[in-house]
Amino acid sequence: MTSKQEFIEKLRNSSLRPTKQRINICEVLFNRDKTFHFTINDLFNLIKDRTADKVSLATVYNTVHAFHKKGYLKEIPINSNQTYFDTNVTDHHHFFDVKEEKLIDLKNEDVGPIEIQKSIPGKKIKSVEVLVKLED
Amino acid sequence: MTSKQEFIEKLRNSSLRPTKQRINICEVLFNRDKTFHFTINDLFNLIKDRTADKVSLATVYNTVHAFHKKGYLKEIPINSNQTYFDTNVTDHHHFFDVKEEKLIDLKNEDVGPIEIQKSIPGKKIKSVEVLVKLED
DNA sequence: TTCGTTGTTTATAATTATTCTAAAGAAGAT
DNA sequence: ATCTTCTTTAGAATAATTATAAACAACGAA
Ligand SMILES: [Mn+2]
Ligand SMILES: [Mn+2]
Ligand SMILES: [Zn+2]
Ligand SMILES: [Zn+2]
Repeated sequence: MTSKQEFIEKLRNSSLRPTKQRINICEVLFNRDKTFHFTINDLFNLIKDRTADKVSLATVYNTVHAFHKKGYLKEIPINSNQTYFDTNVTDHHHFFDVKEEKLIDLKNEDVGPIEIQKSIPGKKIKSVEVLVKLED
Repeated sequence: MTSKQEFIEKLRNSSLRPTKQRINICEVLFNRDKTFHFTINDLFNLIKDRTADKVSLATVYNTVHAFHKKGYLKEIPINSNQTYFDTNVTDHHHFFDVKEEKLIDLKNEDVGPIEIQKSIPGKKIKSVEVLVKLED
């Protein structure tokens, strides 16, 4: 449980002004035990439910991108028409439940180390991530 | 090198009528040595260059989806605004050159076997694919 | 071959996610 | 309080994709 005050500090430390919209979004995103996977629309709806204060869709886009740029959110490439975001910003692996369209984090030890045996001249590896698709 | 006649048969066997548009697209997609990674727009432009016959964008979309449904093309989830397709329809791993926005196939032996240690009740694994992002 | 059926192509409109714009509003500094 | 800069917002714009419906082409049966 992170307090409003801590979010304000976090925002200030990131040179992002602590507006009530941003604090609201922080509370939805970061006051959680588990990793949260979401689309912009998911988030927009959660915020609408949460409080009477309405936050515009444009602000949700702006804020998510600001947080992404600061490294507080990760973008996840999934076959879909919508972009997914993830509050777990470390390099990590996923289950993707194809039917439910839901992401589930895998711990590194659930997958084990992966050694890439091939290299491309002039390029280096930035990340290695596994996507495990699940069906019924 | 596959002949026009063979594409016609392939289409017939798939209950797709061998129209000149579809044959044209087959020739662009499948007359290749190596795996081909492309977006709809890439393909549309290649076809424009190739012959005087113009194929409409709608037909390119229709045909790619028809081929995808028949299992002749694979969709690749990459962070981007455009969907990528792949003529290599097996489960396989990729390099993604982030700067060039280009996909490169990895052979299974370039990565090695991956054992997933976690399971979700009622779900089984459909595929396991690795995405290795490359930077300069 | 002609005809009727069904599948296909195409131009165009519609949809959807996302980004842009520009004006009004809020935060921070002085 | 005032000024500056950043932020929010409604609404317009963009871009990828999908839907529509009319013209057209492939096919099989007569
Ligand atoms: Mn995750
Ligand atoms: Mn590939
Ligand atoms: Zn972003
Ligand atoms: Zn498809």
